[in-house]
Amino acid sequence: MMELNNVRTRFAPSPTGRFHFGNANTALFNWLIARRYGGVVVLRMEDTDTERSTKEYERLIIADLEWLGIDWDEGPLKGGDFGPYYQSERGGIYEDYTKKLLESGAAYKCYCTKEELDHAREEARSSGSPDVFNCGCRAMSDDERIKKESEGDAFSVRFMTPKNDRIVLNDLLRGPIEFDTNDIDDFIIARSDGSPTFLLTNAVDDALMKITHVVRGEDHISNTPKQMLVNRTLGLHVPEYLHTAMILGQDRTKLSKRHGAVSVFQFREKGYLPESMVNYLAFLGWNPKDDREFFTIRELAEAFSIEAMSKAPSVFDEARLHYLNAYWMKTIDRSRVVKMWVDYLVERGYVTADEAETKRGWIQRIVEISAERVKILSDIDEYADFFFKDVESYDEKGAKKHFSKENAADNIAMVKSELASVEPFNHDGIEKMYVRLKEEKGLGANQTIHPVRLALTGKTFGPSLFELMELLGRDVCLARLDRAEKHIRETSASV
RNA sequence: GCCCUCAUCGUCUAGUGGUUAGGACACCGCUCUUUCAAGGCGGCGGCAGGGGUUCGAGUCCCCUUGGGGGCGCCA
Repeated sequence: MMELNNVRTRFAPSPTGRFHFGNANTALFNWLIARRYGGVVVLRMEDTDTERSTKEYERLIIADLEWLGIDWDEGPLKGGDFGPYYQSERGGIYEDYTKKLLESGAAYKCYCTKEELDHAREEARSSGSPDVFNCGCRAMSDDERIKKESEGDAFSVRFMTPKNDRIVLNDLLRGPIEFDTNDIDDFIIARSDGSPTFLLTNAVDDALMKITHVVRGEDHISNTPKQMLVNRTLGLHVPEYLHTAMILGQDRTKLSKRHGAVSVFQFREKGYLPESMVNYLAFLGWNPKDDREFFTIRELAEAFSIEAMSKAPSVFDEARLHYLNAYWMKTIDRSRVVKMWVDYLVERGYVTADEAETKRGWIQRIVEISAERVKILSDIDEYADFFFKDVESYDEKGAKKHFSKENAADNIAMVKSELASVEPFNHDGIEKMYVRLKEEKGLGANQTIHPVRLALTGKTFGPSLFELMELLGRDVCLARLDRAEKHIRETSASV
């Protein structure tokens, strides 16, 4: 077992969109490493892109983290000794370091415009130039520089990447990864409006916030040598790095919006439990090396180890998430499930908020008999809608099978009249009635159960018919049977 | 084009030189059952290819192929 001491990890989302699966995956691994090895988690908002960052996204990202149960020890809402934890409030720090780099000659001003750069880049690539693109500003003479300066031309600041050097990233998961600095361009650390970029802020803050382990997606591997270079020339601490495997869509490309639902929120909306999400997310890039497949976040924190992480990217598979959700829906407190049902029913207009309150006991009983089938909240539409609204249509195949028999209408009429007088009108009473029907008239499920289920629910599947009748109540059952009987007589007459 | 990275069933994965290559999801049967679901039982299906190393390679090395990521005044 790898031994880590005084671990400080961080997650550093930029509030430019909703928290998606990839973010949640790396956030979880940061959390897991800190929790497993007795460390601290820092949350840092990387809101340097003023164009796209919003306070609203910040709020939503925090809400998603809280929902998932991923907490943090330092950062927004928590404070800490290494703040501020919003990069937008750390401008002075970045300015100082940029200045330092500029003064020491480790960075230089680039006067190229965006258009010039785009053009040059295009040319370089189409001509198949093997060298990384660098503009002429790196080699600009002092005279020229002074001239540009006096003209007041806008400039960005580029890091002067050393030539002919090698830089080795000792990835905690992947081992040494070697880079030739000739393959690294002179990246921009400050934009022409003076604002710092990720390559600088992220690296500097990790050092300043005393982050010991930077755990982030594989897509950052090529950024890491740049940031190591920045910190090294600045005399700042260089943390350990661990690059996690990416999550891919079904088409095996980086998970993005075009793959459909990718934000944590969207899955929450669909009715997935945070337990399932965390459980699933943890298994994308880690596994316990035994047959256990269900873990709470606490259990994960205990079982987790870096050695058991995998390097290969994995494809997101909702079927698996769905399966886990079925398990957690059965496993969590039933009262929580009832609460979720109530919220869902009200939200979808099945019941009003008042009804939900007064009929809570009744809803709870419906949950009890439907829980096995409702693997995800939205299954309510499929399995339990008939409790809350009238039957609008009958399943086509079911109707063909159960409503087209010769005595179908008569059988339904008979059950209807029996039901009118059965006492007590509950599961046991109805079951006794059915047993009697079978004994006295020899009528089985095909005559008296399946057609009745179809009449009452419109479906050929669902919970126990007797319990379902009890919960529907006598009046509703009689009315629906009556309607079905008429329906059958009408349709058979027209044939 | 250049750099980096990864590679066991369709998917998530176990495997650390000797296994009938194991599990889970999905799918398909059977079973249970008033239906469906759940459960139980079973089935389908995999080491990308080629060279080495070795008595012996899914496991080690090399090459090829394939996948992924990066090459922004996004993060």
